[in-house]
Amino acid sequence: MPRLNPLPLPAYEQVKAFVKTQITSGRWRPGDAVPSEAALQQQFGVSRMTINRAVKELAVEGLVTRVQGSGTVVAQLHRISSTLALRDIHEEVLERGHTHTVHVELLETVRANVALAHTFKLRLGAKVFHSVLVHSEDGVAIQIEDRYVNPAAAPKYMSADFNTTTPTRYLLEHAPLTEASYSIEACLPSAHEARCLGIKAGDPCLVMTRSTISGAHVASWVRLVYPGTRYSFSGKFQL
Amino acid sequence: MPRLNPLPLPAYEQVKAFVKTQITSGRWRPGDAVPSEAALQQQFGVSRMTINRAVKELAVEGLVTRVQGSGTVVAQLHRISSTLALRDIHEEVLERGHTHTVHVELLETVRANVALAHTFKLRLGAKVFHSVLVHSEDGVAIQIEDRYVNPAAAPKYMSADFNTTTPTRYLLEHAPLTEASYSIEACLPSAHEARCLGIKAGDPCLVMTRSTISGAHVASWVRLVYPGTRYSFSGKFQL
DNA sequence: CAGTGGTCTAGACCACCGA
DNA sequence: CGGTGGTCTAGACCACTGG
Repeated sequence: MPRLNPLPLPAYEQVKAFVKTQITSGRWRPGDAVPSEAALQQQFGVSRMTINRAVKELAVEGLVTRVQGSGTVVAQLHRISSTLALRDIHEEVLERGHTHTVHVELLETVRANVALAHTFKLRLGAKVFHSVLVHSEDGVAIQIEDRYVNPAAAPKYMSADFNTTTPTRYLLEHAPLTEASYSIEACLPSAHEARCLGIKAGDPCLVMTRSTISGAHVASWVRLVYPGTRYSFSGKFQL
Repeated sequence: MPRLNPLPLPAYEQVKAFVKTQITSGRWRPGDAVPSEAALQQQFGVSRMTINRAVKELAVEGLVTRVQGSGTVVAQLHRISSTLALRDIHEEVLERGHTHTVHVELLETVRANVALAHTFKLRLGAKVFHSVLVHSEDGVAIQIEDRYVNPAAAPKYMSADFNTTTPTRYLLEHAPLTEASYSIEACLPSAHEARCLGIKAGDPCLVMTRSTISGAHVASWVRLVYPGTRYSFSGKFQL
């Protein structure tokens, strides 16, 4: 077979690049049909598996929509999206080239009230671990981490040393994570939170609450409070 | 060849499910080696391409890390992540089963000041379109959309009817979107913003600023203000 | 060097869609 | 029915990693 690919770019990447260019340049508009795999196979002189891989990946990326038996079309709305990752704040700060310090405000075992019992699916009065930490970047407080942990998911949570490992890291390593849900809101800090973060009572805060599931257990529920004036979530969408 | 797959599940999905189970159950821990493709090929009695597809997809999903020449290992941190999509608020509200209404506050053509010229990479004093809309869900204001648009990307923006189509939708349809970056913060509303949203001056707001690129142009810059008490971004991570 | 994953082929059978 | 994509095979060559 003639190998038309002495280039550094794999054949399937060349096919992807071609299709992408047609779309981003506007030559193929949303709703337009993309050539069939057979047609692209002819055009590029590669096997169908290779074409299939290229177009399949574009479908995963959301650029095209494929329907078996019908064909491939350019996706209707370029519903561009980005990933919001569950990250360890320690790594995050280090990546910015800054220093990360922690102050452990509180570490206790409590009995589940109605709300806790409900979120963890435990009985009223069951033991639940509770930790409150303040994270600082270059000495400036940037996050309050108010966390409850299910003892069933991380029995030794209370004996962890949070000066050397963060709760996030500890849990990621000790409770295989399977699912999480989050919500981001804007709130005013409580008097205590304002004091911890060193901000005024009227300064708005970004609050992320997150609940993580590990196998059969609700492993942890956490409320992260960020000073709105010093922190933002940011990211990038890309085709 | 013996076909061991009369099940409805494709072979590669079965392989993925097997590996996933080992990881989520904790039998294979982060850092552990995943069996080589050759080993899995033996175990499942399928071709290497099929094994390769399964493991490759797991790598894309972030469950495992692959290094050519070295092997595959269970990913260090289960860096679970979710997608934050650029969505049309009209669709979003309708999906919740509510009604969406818009009030056009302002629609004008302005001359670029220093800041605008910089974000759009235009010369000082160049024409830029400006629109301010208030979006309501069941009659309650939930978003102020303060948007600037590059005429080069959407020349007819000013003649669009924003009572029948939203700026987001209009731009998605008229300016093939290639890239976007965003940032989410917590802020206090200006007096005018508070009045538009019907909230008090001290009520915190979620503010998303987003800039979108379409081909060679910076197409649009938008500031979305949400009342923090009535709106939150939420989502779900899943393995 | 042997073992790994990265890529590719030239077939094949199937389920599905639209005419 | 013919054309589409979904899946799969049994090979193959390569680049890279580690000892």
